[in-house]
Amino acid sequence: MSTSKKYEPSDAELEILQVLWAYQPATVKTVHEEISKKRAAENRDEVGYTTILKQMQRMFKSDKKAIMLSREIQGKQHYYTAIPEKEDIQSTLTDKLVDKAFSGSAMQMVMHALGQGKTTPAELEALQKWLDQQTEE
Amino acid sequence: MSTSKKYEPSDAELEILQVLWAYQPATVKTVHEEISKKRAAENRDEVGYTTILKQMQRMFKSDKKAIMLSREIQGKQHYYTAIPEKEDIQSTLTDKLVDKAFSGSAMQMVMHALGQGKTTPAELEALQKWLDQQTEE
DNA sequence: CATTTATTACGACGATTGTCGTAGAAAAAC
DNA sequence: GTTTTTCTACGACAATCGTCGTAATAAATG
Repeated sequence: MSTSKKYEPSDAELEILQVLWAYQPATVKTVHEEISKKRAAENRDEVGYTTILKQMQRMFKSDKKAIMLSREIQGKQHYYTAIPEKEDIQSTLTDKLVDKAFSGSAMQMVMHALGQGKTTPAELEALQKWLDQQTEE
Repeated sequence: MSTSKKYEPSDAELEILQVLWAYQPATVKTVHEEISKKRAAENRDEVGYTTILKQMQRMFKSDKKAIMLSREIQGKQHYYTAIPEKEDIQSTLTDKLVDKAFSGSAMQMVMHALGQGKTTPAELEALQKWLDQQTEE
């Protein structure tokens, strides 16, 4: 089972990873632009270029925690790549939530997630399909 | 829909709320004991009495954030009660995770949670029941 | 080569978190 | 009514987080 160290990205870090997973080797500029767009769309505060830069530098050369980014220099530019896989982070975070807020019961959490009423019929169907498959075995 | 302010308890705060939800009006002593037990069981570090005390005081008389506890004095003892409902916090946290880590798709998150393989047949059945109910309407 | 422009490096700061230690006060036991 | 025991109050501290401003440096332009 996965030799993975424990990556527990903070909100801002996750925001960066998110962009990276989509645009993989990417420069700070790209990441900054994408995050700016996203924030504008969500009516959140702008964020400075150096803020993202600094954060990415910390993620690259972490003073203490697990290193989350690798980079490759090309001329003056640095191209960053996320080290942890998206799926791993998703699992880690999900597990943590289940653990801390639902006393370890994934089902309870699932109910909550679904119960928010934001699930579309298509999604319900997908879930049904998954369930069928599960019980078949 | 809920006039609720945004409670986003940190890990330690959530740990305290958890105990409170189970033992409701409870003293620091009780909370400390329960958390100690839990931590011991999980092989995590011990935590001092005053650590819990301080944290609870901060949650009661928050310098800045939303107040999470109310209390009632009885002699020298203080009995604390959690203000936010367990379900509300669970929803808030779940929503946040879906949003930040799964681009808003609750289904994807559900798949991850279930995919961890830790779901029992009984739970699957419960889910099926829920699903049936959902599609019936 | 001198100047402008793009991009990275670094240091700093206020807020929050998790953690205690020590001081004080109230209640209980002598 | 002292002394001891139990609790609460308060201040402190190191680490992490989110955020920038300013400085340095490399590349491109003229």
